[in-house]
Amino acid sequence: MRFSITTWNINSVRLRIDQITRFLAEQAPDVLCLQETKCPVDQFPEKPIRAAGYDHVAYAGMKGYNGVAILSKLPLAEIDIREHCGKADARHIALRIGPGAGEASGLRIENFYVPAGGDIPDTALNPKFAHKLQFLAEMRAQAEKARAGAAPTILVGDLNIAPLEHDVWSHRQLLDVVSHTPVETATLEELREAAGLVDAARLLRPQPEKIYSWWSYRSPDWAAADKGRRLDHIWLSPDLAPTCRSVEVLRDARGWDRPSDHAPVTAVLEL
DNA sequence: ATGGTTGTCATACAA
Repeated sequence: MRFSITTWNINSVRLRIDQITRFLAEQAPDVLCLQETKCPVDQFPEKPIRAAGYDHVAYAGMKGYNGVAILSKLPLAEIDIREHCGKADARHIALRIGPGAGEASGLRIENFYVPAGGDIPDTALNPKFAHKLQFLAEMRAQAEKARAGAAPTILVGDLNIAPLEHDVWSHRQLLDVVSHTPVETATLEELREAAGLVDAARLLRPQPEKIYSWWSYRSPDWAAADKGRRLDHIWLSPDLAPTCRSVEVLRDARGWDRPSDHAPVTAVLEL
């Protein structure tokens, strides 16, 4: 069966609910994983999402910040909202695709929103950067443990790191910029390898192709300047990697009216 | 070297 999954940092699920339903109508992935919903759970806009044919939803949220959600056409099971670094800050939701979903049954999905890390790449001067590295360390410890379980796994999310040289518009100019510093890129690559997961985008589209999923709001003409970074990722367990047929960034969505600063990233698998 | 924009929640703060 064809199975598609999208990750998208939406930067407010309530403000951009019409963009979400447009995306679901036009692209119709089986599963849409959102980050930065910025929405308390009692205000999550379930109705228009269900009306779009996504009857199975799971989400974690809080007032003002963070928040992750998984919207699915297929049944969900074992929904698990995880805490990290001693904070209940709605940055991670894990689940399985439920029984009755054909070949997708039992697929494990992990949706992460990794802390951005502030402006100064120094753990002594910037507690937010220390939090980011601590969060990554916990992700790694957990992923290494889960590896033994060996369920087919898709890990997605806004990982807030562009790990490779061609994941940013200028490797040299971003080496001191949080999201592309050597400590972050090395930590993320080591974490991915320790987890035994494959970077789906680079499996199909190796360097030196430039791939971006985020463009700053602060750029007056983001499309012409094209100073992007690949912060949003889809990782696959080794059993799933050979089934991956495509990974695409829907750059058009960055140009929609009042857009998120992130574009959706979609992987298609043939299970 | 600096400031540039956006969202939430109401005044800074995070990104």
